[in-house]
Amino acid sequence: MAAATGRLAASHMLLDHLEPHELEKLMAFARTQRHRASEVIFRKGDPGISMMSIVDGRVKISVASTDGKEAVLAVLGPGEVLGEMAILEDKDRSADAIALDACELLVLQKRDFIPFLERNPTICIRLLRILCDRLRRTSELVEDRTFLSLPARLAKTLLDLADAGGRETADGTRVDFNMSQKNFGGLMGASRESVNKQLHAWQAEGLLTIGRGFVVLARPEDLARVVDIG
Amino acid sequence: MAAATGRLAASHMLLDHLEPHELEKLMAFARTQRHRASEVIFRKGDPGISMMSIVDGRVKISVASTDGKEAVLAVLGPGEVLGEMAILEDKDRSADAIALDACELLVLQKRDFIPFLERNPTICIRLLRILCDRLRRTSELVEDRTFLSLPARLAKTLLDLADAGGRETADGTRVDFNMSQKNFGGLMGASRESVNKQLHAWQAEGLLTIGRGFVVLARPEDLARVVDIG
DNA sequence: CGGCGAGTGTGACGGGGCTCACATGTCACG
DNA sequence: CGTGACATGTGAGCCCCGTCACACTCGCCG
Repeated sequence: MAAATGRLAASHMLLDHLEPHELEKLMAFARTQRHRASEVIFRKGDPGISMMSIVDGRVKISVASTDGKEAVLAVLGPGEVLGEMAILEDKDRSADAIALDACELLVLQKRDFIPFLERNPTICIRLLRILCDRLRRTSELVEDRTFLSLPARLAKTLLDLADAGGRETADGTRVDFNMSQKNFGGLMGASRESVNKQLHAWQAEGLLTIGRGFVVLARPEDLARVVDIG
Repeated sequence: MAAATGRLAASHMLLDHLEPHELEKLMAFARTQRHRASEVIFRKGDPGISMMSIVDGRVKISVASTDGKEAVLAVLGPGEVLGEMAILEDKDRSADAIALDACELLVLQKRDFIPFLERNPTICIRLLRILCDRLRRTSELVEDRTFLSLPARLAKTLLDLADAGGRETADGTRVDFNMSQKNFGGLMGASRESVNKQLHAWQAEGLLTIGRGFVVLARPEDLARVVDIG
């Protein structure tokens, strides 16, 4: 839900522009792992013996309630890390991680990575920045859930996605979310029905056009105004 | 809203059991700063040139909306840090920090602390753990706001406070929150009126007794059951 | 002591958004 | 091409909880 510009600008927050010898040492024990869209990377409660850095694709971090609802805690992209909490705090995984797209991950085993961290302050500080960024965005989630109405949250989510991966077309900015409206609603803590109705209301006003797994924003400025109102 | 046991157990997460020479180097440029209850430590938008570690007291991290509401992002205690985001990411303060009690803080200037971090992986890793802990609790806030009803959130907040600082009395566990019901409601994203009514409903059932700035929990187990129901 | 401001107690009311119900559309696969 | 599974579209109903309104209590200060 946070503006994505910052994320893209600093695209490989952990690895970009590393000294060659640092990168080499890290790569000596790093393993690459691929996942297909909607594959489970790990589940809440699994033992946490590794962390991953995203090379390509997006990963959804979420938790499920007993009665089948889900709360999405973050959607992470290239350069971000996941699974770091379990290995830094010696705990089990505290949430589910699911690939949203086809993903390529760099996997770092705890027994290798922690000693490596102790000798590489540069990486350590990068990790700190990445966590700060995550914390900032998670805090913004709390803020949005507290202050913003459903339409405002929906508008904000759409604008964020447009920012992160929107493509300009003749009719406006095309935003692909590549998931069902149900899961999409989960991103902003809303029911499928409410999301659907609000999208159609906006479509009736000519603000956007609805497609399967995507929308086309005709007048993003007007959507931005919805966010401000609350 | 997270269980406080972990926090207390690791009470000075940044400083405990440091090698004497590391502690000494840190203290060489650290400054102590005191605040009275409800004093402003910093405000959203201020330039961020320092971070603090809490020695004593509690600090509330929150943001205000344009129309006078507030969202509480965290309540931090001894051993935890604040203001780290601004100095690690070179940005302005992203939220308000207000002393809940009389506080003693260890202030670390950015220009001293960042170079220090680069030469002290131990501290760096501790900071990582502290941030992980914060992230975990902020994520739990999102989860709770998504899944739990107001009564469940209220019960959970009370139980967390009891865990962190409850004192056993003849009538049960006394929980002091030392703030108005309005601010207390802010902790769980609820209105003063709703909090007040729910507390009185529980008082009628004999679950607890209401006082000014505190409650006495007669049967914490039953309150725990409320959380589970949702 | 009186009065004022902040905090608290409590009812009435309304609305945003969830749940339920069902129709319709879409696609994969035999 | 039929059929079943799943996604989408849409209305009805309802309930939680926020807002508003007002009375009451407490403590402080002139």
